[in-house]
Amino acid sequence: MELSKNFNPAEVDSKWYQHWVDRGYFHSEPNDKPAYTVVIPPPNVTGVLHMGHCLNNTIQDILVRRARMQGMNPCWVPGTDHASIATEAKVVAMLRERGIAKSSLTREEFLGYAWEWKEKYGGIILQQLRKMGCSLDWERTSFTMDPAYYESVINVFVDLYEKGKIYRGKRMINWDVRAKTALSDEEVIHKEVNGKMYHIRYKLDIPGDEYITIATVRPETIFGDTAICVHPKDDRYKHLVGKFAFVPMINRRIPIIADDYIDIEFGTGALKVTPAHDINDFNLGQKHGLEVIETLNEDGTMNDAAPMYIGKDRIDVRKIIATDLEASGNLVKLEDYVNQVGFSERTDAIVEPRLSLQWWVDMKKLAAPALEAVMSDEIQFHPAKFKNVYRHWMEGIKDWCISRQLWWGHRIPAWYDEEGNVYVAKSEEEVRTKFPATKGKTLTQDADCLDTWFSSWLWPIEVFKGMSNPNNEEINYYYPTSTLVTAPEIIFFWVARMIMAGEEYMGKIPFKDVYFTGIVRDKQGRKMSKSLGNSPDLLGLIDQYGADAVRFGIMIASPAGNDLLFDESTLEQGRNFNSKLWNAAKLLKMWEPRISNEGSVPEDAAFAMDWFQAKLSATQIEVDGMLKEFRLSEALKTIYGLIWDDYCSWYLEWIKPGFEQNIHVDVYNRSIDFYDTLLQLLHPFMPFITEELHHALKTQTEDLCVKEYEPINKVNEAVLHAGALLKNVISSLRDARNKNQIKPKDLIDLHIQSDNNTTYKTIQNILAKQVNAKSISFTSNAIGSSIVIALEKDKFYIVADQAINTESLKENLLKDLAHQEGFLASVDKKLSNEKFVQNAKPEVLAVEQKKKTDALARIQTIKESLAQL
RNA sequence: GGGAGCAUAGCUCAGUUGGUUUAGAGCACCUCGUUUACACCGAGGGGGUCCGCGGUUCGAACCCGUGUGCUCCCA
Repeated sequence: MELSKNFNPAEVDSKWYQHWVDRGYFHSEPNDKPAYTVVIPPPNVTGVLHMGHCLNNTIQDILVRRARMQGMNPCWVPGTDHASIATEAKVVAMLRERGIAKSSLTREEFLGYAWEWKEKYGGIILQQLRKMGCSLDWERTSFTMDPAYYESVINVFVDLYEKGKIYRGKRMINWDVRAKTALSDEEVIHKEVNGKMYHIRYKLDIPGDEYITIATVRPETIFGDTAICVHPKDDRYKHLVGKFAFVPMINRRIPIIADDYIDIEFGTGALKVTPAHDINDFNLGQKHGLEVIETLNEDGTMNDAAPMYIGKDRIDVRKIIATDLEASGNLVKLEDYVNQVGFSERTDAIVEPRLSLQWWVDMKKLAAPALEAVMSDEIQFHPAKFKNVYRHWMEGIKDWCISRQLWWGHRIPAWYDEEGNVYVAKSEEEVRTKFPATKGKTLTQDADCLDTWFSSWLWPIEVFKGMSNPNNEEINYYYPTSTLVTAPEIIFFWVARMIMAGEEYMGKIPFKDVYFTGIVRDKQGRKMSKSLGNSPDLLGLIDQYGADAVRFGIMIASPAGNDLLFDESTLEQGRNFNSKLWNAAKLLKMWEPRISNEGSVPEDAAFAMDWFQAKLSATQIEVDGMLKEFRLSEALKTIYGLIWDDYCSWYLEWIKPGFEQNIHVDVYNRSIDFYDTLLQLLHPFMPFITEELHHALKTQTEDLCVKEYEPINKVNEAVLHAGALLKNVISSLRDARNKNQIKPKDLIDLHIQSDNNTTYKTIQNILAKQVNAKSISFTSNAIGSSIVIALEKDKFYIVADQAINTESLKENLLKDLAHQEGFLASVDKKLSNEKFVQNAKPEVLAVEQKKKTDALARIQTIKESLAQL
């Protein structure tokens, strides 16, 4: 197979992806091999691929491909999440554009549009994952609202309700006024906002013209005030406790109460209490038996509690009310104030605390085994620092609000009769069988849907039908899954809850390892987001650089457990690496017509092969260890160096035949095999180019994608060391040539003075070629008018036509000497320290002594060289 | 306000239980070089008070304390 001048990813990528899929390499069925199961964190069905997905899925693909090549049976399950609130928002927006209001539709009509939208636009992201080379088992594509999945979610609700772990209760919730739904605490994002602190005076219900002043950032909530609260020890207000005051503008009479919850220092020390619109006020109200007055409508406009502002948005009212209060003389002071405001993760609306009847999951009991699983390392977090974060949350866990006022999702299986009694069962029919009392009554189903995460927490189980068809062959084989790869942002939303569901329904953890990826940020460290517009177009990048280069770029920049600062230059590096790989293969193929089987393998080529074999094995062991610890970025860096430096820069140059010379057949074949092994090692990271080159090297019996790794050879340490020495000698001699202005083309005569001529004799051809020497000879005496290089105990003399730059030589030697003497001094200091000699471990002591001997030998060599100048 | 983490070369990071050369890599940078794999390249090079201060130790980038700066999570 002839290799084109350059690598063309566009053609190669799609060709191989199709081939792999056609051959069914990505499809898994239970068999007698060990399973390696990964479930994809299901992207939103509305989603498009962004950098976060790219990182996350590249990591999963690396793990899965490697498992495949290790002879396991990997199963990577794709799918999407119905993402109730995000999807419903998109469908509502789409309908609005078409002039249709959601309120004008029945639930069924709306869901019709939603499914239509899902079929048309949903799952684009899954197509995009193919472009990245992800080896997903497409036959298993799942969706959190597939019929069986849907039913399982409903069954879980019923089951938890019957176990008393789900209840209905009126609580303070986070209200999204735009989506008109409750949000869980985790869906609220707190941001600092510049606002105003309003100091408002309330007239006291005592004789005379006296007032009490409170401070608030939300003046529009005064209409919901049902008390003013002060600290019992606050001398300013002590005398007012038990008296009453009037809410400005509406003149409602409210009590003044005392509670040590109040911070005397904050504001005026007097707090307006609005139980309907603040969680702390609500608790205070409960304690003191205060009335609860709601002032907001569902959409965030004021209700009739605020007669003069009915129908106006609370944010607008906040501005108007200042003027009105000022006019009535009740606004005492206005100051700038920075406070934390909650925003809806989905709609970015300012979240309003609101009292409402919702469904809750009692988390205490569910959390206990899930916490234990992680703390005992039955489930391992990578990096482990997330254990702390997890523990902190799990120990202070609060109940989970799972009802959402949406239509797109799993509808809550609860029915109400006309008296408001609630019946929970999977269908109305079942309700009627289970509860005979409902006979003849009209039942209405709860209008709300379940939180999206109430379905995704079953993901690792239900993608294998572990809920809908318990104990089936697949769930028994694939569960628990092996590794979960996800973003730390959803450790509570998703990871923790999957562990709970796993413990509750399977009696087993859902996965053994959790790898938390970093967050992809831009070069300035900002999180990538649509609003900042700093998110690059991933598909565009793949078109420009090729999928392998993108995978390389994002992985090389992604240290284990850290955020990564995305910079396109790493993609360039990836593209350059593609070229390097391509060109190395071209070089090998160029030798093909000049293969010769005459004679035996030259001694120096034999050395080069032995050395590379040793280097290869040593690196394979190293990479193996790194991957076991999920240090993917380092593993890739190591492979990159092995290919670029050791194979291309050193090995290929060492075995390269001279101009129009032949190459021995054994050397050629061995070099091809080495390269093939390198491609195999790299394949999980860069699947496309490696598969292409694997087939370009020679006729292959199998695809690289499914080629299992051979056992790693034992490392020949002696050869490894000899190779390192050779590299060191070559670099030093080249440096000396450079510094003495000997041009690359100029030939030199090299004299070696060493106790170890045998080693140098084996490699002298390589040495001659690499330092451009026309002769190499061995000597036991110094050579006059030459350039001297001292290396360990050996000396090298370069004889060339050029005038020798004695000064620079001397300078180098003196510099080296100073360094060695400084080093020796530090070693001597240790060795002459009695306490060190007494306390240090014997092997440490031995090392120090060897350091001393070596340093002394080197100093002597340098001094001799200096003397000869 | 509570909690967690980080600070090593211009940048991004390694540095395993304190001793393996008075700290390593990749990228960037500088010099030289177009010799038929590759200028998306080759050869070589320079560059660090391991954030400051104090302590423990024979010995500290690593352990402890403290200060400073940054990041994240929770309220």
